[in-house]
Amino acid sequence: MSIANRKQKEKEDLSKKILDAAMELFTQQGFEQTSIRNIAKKIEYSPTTIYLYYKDKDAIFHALHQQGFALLNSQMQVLMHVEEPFERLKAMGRIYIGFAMENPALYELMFIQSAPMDFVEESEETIWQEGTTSFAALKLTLEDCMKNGYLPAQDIESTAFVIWSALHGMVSLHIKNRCKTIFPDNRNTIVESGYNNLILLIESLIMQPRKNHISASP
Amino acid sequence: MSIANRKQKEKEDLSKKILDAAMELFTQQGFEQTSIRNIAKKIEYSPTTIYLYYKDKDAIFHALHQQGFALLNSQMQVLMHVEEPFERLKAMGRIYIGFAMENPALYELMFIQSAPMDFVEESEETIWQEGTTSFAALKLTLEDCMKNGYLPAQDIESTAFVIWSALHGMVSLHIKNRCKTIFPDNRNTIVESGYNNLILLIESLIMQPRKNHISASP
DNA sequence: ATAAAAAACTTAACACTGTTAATTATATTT
DNA sequence: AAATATAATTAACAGTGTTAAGTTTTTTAT
Repeated sequence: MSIANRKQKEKEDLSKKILDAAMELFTQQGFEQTSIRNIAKKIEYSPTTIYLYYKDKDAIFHALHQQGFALLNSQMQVLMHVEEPFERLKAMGRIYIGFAMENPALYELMFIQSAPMDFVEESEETIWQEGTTSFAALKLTLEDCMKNGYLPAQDIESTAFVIWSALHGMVSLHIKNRCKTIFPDNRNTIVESGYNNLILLIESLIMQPRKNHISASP
Repeated sequence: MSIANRKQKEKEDLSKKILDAAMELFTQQGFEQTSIRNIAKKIEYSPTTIYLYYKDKDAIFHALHQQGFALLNSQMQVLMHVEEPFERLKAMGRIYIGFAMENPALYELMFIQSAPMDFVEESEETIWQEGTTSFAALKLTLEDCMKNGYLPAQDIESTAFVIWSALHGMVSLHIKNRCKTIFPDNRNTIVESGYNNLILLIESLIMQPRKNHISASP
């Protein structure tokens, strides 16, 4: 079985090599420059070889998008040590924004570009695993916040969606160059100011958490 | 001068014809199909003729993006008859969301795609007029809301940015297919639910507007 | 009316893109 | 060593934005 194993390993190696080259091109030179031909040139193979390892370009961008989620999830690991639900929620938002600002190309792939979703649609499991899992994590923390009276107990699904949207909206408007001329002075700090403002708004929803909170009567 | 006038009119006519063809292709067949060659085919001119009327593809998309703002602004005109500031703010949001849901391709061009901003960057007036003007209108209404105690008086700039971002986040996540699998049951209503939830959150910031509102002492 | 000048438009070409079919080279099995 | 399977390549198709050079049409001046 060792030859078959080696064969498989070689396949996986080249598969990874393609992805690494694509990632380097994508993060350093952008979406436009990440062509099949440029990836092939980088790994010194012919362009068509790539099609023996990935169905099409969308499949490559989907794989990159998965790597993006892996990175984001790894950064979210520090939340395990944050006991207070609302502190955890706030930290979650900071990590999300920080990730987006430091990895704009990757963020775009994960939450803006069509390619990864096109791949999902054409695959058998037509479900967006990465997004669904991440959103579930947000809902859990939000549920904790509501249970402990940090937030008015409303529909978790739509509340989580609003919070996610507010963060996505801020970073995506920034990444897609919609802030530059609207906030000429503080274009570099507007997302942070926005986030601080959002936190203030949420905090002022309930002034004294736990203390004055009326628990649901049995 | 009548010949010169006719000449100019002809130029404007073809200029508009190009734009109309581009708009039709774009809204009906999408971004990919809106190529210079396809536009040319539609108006029965050679592809290179288009370059006599528009600098490049970005210029065409910028012009389409301008038409998008013209349409959005026209829809916003009904706000003139809404006296109550907070009612006006809420209606503003509904119009914004409605526009995005009914004109997804156009919305994408206005707030997501790079092409129009690339054109702005390379033009002399490197300012995004359309966006800046619209944002100013939001700030004005928000300022009215704060003055009348419907909202805690905080920094207008960043508060307006958060509200805009929340709306943009919701509709852009929807348009870019990030809601489909996360909200399988209510994927068609999640944006509306989200907006209602957002309004509720803002309304619960101050329970009794005007009545219990403490005005700043002199 | 006719020749010169200007404007409008087209053809041909360059350097790319994703993707497929057919072909060659390499490695494994018999 | 021959047959088979795997891997990688070349050539080609149909498309993209864009530019330089050439042609047709229209306007101006004689």
